[in-house]
Amino acid sequence: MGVTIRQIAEAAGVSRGTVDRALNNRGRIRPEVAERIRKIAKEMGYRPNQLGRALSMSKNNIKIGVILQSAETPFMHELLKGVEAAREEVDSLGGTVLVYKIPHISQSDTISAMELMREEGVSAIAMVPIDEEKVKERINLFVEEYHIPVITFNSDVKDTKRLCFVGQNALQCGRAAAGLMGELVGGKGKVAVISGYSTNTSLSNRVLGFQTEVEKRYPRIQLLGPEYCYEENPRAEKITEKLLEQYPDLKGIYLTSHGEEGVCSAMRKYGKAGKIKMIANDFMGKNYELLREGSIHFLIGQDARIQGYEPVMILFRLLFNGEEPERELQYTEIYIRNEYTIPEV
Amino acid sequence: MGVTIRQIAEAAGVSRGTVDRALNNRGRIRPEVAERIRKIAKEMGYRPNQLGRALSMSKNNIKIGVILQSAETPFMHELLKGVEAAREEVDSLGGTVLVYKIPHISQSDTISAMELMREEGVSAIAMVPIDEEKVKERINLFVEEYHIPVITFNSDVKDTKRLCFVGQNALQCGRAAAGLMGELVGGKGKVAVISGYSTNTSLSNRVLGFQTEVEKRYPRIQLLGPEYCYEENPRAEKITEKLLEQYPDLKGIYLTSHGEEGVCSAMRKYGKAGKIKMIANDFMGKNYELLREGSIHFLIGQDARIQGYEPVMILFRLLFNGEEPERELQYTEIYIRNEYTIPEV
DNA sequence: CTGAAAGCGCTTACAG
DNA sequence: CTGAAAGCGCTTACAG
Repeated sequence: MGVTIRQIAEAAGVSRGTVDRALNNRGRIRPEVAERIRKIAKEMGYRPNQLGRALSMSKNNIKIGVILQSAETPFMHELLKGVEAAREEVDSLGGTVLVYKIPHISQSDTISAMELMREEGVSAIAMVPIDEEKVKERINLFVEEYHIPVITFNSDVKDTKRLCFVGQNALQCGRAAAGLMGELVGGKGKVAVISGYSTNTSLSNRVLGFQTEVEKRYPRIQLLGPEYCYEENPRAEKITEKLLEQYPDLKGIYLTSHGEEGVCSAMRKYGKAGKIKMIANDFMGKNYELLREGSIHFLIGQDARIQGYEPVMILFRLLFNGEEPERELQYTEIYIRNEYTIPEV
Repeated sequence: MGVTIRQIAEAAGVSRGTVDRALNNRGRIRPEVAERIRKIAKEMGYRPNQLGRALSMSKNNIKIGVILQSAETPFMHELLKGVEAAREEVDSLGGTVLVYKIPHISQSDTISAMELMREEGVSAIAMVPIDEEKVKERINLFVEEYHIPVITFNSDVKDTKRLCFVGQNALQCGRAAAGLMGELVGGKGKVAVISGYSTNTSLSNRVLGFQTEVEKRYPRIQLLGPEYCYEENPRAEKITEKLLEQYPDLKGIYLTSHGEEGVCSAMRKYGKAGKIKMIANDFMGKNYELLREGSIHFLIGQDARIQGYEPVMILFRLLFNGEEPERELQYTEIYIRNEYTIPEV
């Protein structure tokens, strides 16, 4: 139990309101008095009680908006749990979180979601953006004209006024895969890259990070691809079959995105499952299962929950305490898992 | 802004105190009334506001004690940051956290720390225990006689009445290392194990997990050791030199504990650094540096902060909300890191 | 068994 | 510029 505003008021011989004005620089107070009160507060080691503060400010009702893209995917589903956790916390501190889920990826839906949020009176927005000019402009409009701070998460848009980004460093993720693959195949042989979409920046960056690092560190590895499977298993299967036909001595496969079942069933068909070293991404779908049975050797992944939780809490801390985020790019942990580090539950 | 107790009181035509008694099963209320109020609350979607609750209960001042062993080590230093984070959070919710740091490992100091905590009136204790009969007895005494719940963290003591354990599954940690080593050396060749102390359960379990898994999964790997370096670099260096002399074809080294500098300088002396595959534990000391320069291939580690943070928060949730911990053994994430996944800062 | 009132620590109109 | 008072949502003696 610390020092309270009342104790300071008594010590200074003023009212509690006056102490409040002094300590929170609200003006309407004689500077000398303010100074004296601040000094006393400091001497007494005053630290404001967040509970009292939050409770009394809960009338103001801080409102935070969250906009998700591709809300139907397993990853976003997991991420949403993080958003929900943050929502409960914000809720219990007297705030509100509004979530808008866009099922697929749509520029117009994104913009109308932003407008909806504004009409609802949110004081800040955390969103998965789209890399389109109109969306970028709208973000800048919100930040500069409406003074509604915007945080991007999961994927980022460059050259906007967004406050910060929370998500994976995709380039580094590809590099980590390169380091693993290098060791797995003993630094030489043919290694194929299979990706999801050529248009997705995160995925292209994983590919790029992988390729450049392999070339740099393991010059005796021969890179094949990237081929694109559009995260569809049948396509991934066909691509893999073709690779296995064409390169019977294939040593490794790096899959940047989903399609793991297709790849593995092709490898199984050719008796190569477990023999060809395979690295895949994310802890969704059949990935853990395939890791357990030995078809996948390593999984690289991100903490989806944190990606949902942090952006909301960063905004809340900003609005509630005026705490600015520590850095502009908040890269989340890159997890490496083998079959022995699969979490329970 | 959710439904408040006042709104329920109005809807039910009773006082707020009565609603409180109904919703929190405090007795002194006619069962039918209680039932009716609970029903109304449910219909209205009532969720208690933690702020109001916490503020009004902050008179009671929940007090949690934390006892650390070997508080001078880098790991404990990091863990302490997690404790401090929890302390701030508990503090801002009206509670208090008392920390007692035991510099080395001492049975008598542990027991007197526990007694001190009790005199200070803590309502629960989170502690790094020692696996000694007297300490175990004292834990049981606290739980059963004094009704002070005890959580162990970082290391556990079996067969006590402690509420739960938060820390690493050391056996699994050794297995994860085995899986990595198997891939690194291509499933065959001589691999040495160097450990810290034969008397430390965590370390012995890492060794055991490593050995049994290697034997099972990679029968063509020939295991050497374990040798014990007492976490001292000179000893680790001598052990490694001897190994390199005796087994010029050594393929890998698994170091369960500190001594990394000694091992690496011996390897360097023999021109083997980076050639012999090395796996080490924990993200302390020179480990990241050696990972970057390529002498260490993988690091396996635990999140020290979480190990400090969680036990305190589990106790707080228990005392404040009556939330029981979800499970008895709360194993923390086993992190695998290569040079590409070293966190910034 | 139930209600009215005070209080937790802070903020915020409203007077003066 | 300053103070007195009400209020945030909950809990808790104290009466009855």
